[in-house]
Amino acid sequence: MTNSNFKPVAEQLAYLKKGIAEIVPEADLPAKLEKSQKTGKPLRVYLGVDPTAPDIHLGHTVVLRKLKHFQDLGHTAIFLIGDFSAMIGDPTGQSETRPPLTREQVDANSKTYLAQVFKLLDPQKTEVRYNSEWLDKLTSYEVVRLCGHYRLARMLEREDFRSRLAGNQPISVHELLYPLLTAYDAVVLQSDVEIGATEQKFNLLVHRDIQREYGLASEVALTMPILVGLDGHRKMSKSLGNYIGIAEAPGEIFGKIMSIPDELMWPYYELVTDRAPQEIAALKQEVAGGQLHPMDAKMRLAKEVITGFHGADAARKAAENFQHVHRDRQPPTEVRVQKLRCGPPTRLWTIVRISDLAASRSEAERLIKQKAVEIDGLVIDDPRKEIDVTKPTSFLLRVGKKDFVRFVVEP
RNA sequence: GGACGGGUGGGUGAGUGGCUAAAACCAGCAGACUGUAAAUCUGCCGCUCCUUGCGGGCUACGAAGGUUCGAAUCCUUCCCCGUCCA
Repeated sequence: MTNSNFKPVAEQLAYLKKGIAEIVPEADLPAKLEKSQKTGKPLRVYLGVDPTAPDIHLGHTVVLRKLKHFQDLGHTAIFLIGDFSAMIGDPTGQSETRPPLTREQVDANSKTYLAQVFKLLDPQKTEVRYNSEWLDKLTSYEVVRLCGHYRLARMLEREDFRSRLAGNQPISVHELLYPLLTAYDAVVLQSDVEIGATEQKFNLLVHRDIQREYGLASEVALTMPILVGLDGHRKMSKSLGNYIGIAEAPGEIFGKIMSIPDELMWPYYELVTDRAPQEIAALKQEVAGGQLHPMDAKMRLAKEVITGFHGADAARKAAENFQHVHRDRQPPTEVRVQKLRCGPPTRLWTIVRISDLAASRSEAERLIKQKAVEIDGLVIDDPRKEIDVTKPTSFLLRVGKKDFVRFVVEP
């Protein structure tokens, strides 16, 4: 990478600043860019992710996108898998100690992460690291020394610890080690910039301090806003169930995006699409002025998100299907098909249960009574209604607004 | 190690012998209304069986035993959490 490959610093900054929450310290980023510009050396930029769940969701892509922006500009993107730190568990935002993950869980999750991450990042240009590479090898002596570089009072300043302490909630000692051990990552990687969500700010600041203690230049901490989940209030997370997994089917993603509150569109446009800030402002203007229906604006958003992960074709299909089902109130063109053996007539609740659209028979019965179940377009509210499966036939089951299964009865 | 307080359904949190599958709130699900948006309103919200009835059975208030016709509620032991003292 030579000098000439880098764009002017001002241009780089403008590109990097989209959607950002905070840069600490503000002046260091231009300074580091300046330096890299002069020396021709790309910045080392990293994002650390703990593989705590098997899927990456849209919330994760916010920081991932920022890493990609650096990669786009020719800097070195490091994707750090916290396979060691995941076993400790990040105390950030936790109101209680979490049970640690096992090695097996972490390994399995790490594997699925990479495939998903490379839907965004360029695999050729990404440096993938695992922090077990060095953390596994630290001796007790080195860990003790590391701990010696930080003060308890500062550690306890952080919100999550403070509130747990105040609320008489347990805090395990190993949780205090999390920011220190991940700081060691920053030391090993010799990073110039680290990206994290705003809730990671405390950790990132510790990383800076520890790098300095180890005689390195402190990295720039660059934080991104938290993506709000589908409910419109709380952060997107798997455990809250308000997330969009990037490996989900296009139709699912489309439906989920359409269900977010309108106001949420704008942060989504900003944080999970490639649209330039001016374009987003223009869209917003159009919606406010009534030239563009909010629903149409949201459909565009859905299409753009899906295009990024599944391609334009899939996005178009998902949009068509959505309109078909929801605007025209028609069953989708592609419905899951479930085979059924011929037998004596079966009660409706059984059918609903085996369709797996209800978690238990009780739930199936409830749904039926609440008029949420149709067969071939007819609402049936008697759970005991006999369904004739004595001869080969086929019928379409609908549960709730959006779930369909076509049953095919075979001899 | 000692003294004291606490562990209830996905969450918060009432309940201190039967009326309690367990208040209330939140979350969740369904219906209505819509733009499958949000907000709002209504209903549901352990599992299961059928003869669908304010029906039967099973499981559930940290764990295991015990007292009692009957326990989330009383007793014993154990486990876990916190506070104060050392």
